[in-house]
Amino acid sequence: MVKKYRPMETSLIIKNVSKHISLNPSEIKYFTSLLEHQKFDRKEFLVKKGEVASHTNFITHGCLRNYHMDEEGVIHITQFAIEDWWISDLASFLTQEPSECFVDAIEETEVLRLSRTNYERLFEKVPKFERFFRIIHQNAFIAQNRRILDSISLKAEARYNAFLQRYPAMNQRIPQKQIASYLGVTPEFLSILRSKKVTKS
Amino acid sequence: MVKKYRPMETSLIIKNVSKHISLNPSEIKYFTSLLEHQKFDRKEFLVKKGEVASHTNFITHGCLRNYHMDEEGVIHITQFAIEDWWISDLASFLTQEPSECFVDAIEETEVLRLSRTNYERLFEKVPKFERFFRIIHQNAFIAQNRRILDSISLKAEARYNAFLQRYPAMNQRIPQKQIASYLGVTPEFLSILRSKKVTKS
DNA sequence: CGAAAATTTGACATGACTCAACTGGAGTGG
DNA sequence: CCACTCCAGTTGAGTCATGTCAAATTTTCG
Repeated sequence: MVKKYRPMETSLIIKNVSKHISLNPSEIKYFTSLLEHQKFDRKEFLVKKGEVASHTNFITHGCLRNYHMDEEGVIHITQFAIEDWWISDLASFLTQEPSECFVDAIEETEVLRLSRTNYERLFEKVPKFERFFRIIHQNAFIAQNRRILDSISLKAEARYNAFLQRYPAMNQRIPQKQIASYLGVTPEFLSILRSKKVTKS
Repeated sequence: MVKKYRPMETSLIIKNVSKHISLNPSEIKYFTSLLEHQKFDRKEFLVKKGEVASHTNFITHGCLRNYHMDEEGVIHITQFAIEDWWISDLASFLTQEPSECFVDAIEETEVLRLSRTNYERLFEKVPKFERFFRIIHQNAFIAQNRRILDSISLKAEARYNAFLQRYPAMNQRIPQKQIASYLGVTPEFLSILRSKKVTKS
């Protein structure tokens, strides 16, 4: 299932980390030594319900989603992520308790994975990474906050517009059915909203 | 506006902190020396939109809410908090950027406040508090996650039931109008849901 | 190319909102 | 303590938003 391919390409992740903290060459070397490069086919799982999320994942290429499945087997997508994003089941990764959800690949995707063990080693050796992940988690928290506000204050059409504005890149690559699931509406209804939009403009 | 009353009662907050980390007497003494005891009347503000959230607040008595106001002046409540909870505008408190929202008192409320400056001092002197606040913020993140899932997967009635089950204490003290705002439905509609419930049981 | 899945469309059903009227309790000033 | 106001809560009629189901069409992937 899990493949390791060509040499690790780390420039994107270093750029990502450098947005928030400064690293010297030896720190960069140590950090990248802790990463594992892996490739996932469409529909392959990174996290499954009932298992502990062992890694946090930085996407170098592709697209992943995080979703829950209800009693009737319906999928509810709580997060999408593309290149230059970190994704995991944060709740499980941080608490090391079994996950309530699934993370799988929407496209063929390559990630750099950092295991929970290496995550802790990293903090010990290069404490400024604590700051880095604090900021990453803070930003995730703030994004969630905004989404909750949207969900209680906006109608479906406005939520869709907000999604398009925030994540223009995703609209191109994610099937509408899945965007509908993320927004909490049926695919049929999202289709109607879209057709309204076309005739308007 | 802001009142300081009788001697500080710290047993509740010490119990709260001790759920996650162990403190010795001198650490307790230092921690409590950083806190400010304050009392707020109903409708008094702890945080206002446009101002930076200077403190994080531990509630020893009473009830607060966090809300946004949209262009039409409608209030959307994103959080309630009662005794033994921490509340602030976390986004503003952590980033020290102006707040997008308001925090005010639903009842007469007493809090122990920790300023951003003292928050940092505390980490320097007693580093295990980093762990404490990491866990507190983690829990807030996980709670938000659940709420997002509810909002995309459940109808209003089920969201209301989930709210009652999770926060039974709040149902007693928070006006229904405000619970409706929190759930993202109109007060009229919540009233209908409640009456359905009564006839059922 | 062919099967499977995504998207669209339409008819109909249900969920949820709006507005207005009414009720009752909580706070206020005399 | 009373009279008054104000606001939360309830109720009902009408409307709009969104869901369900089924069928037709298009796209995607193997």
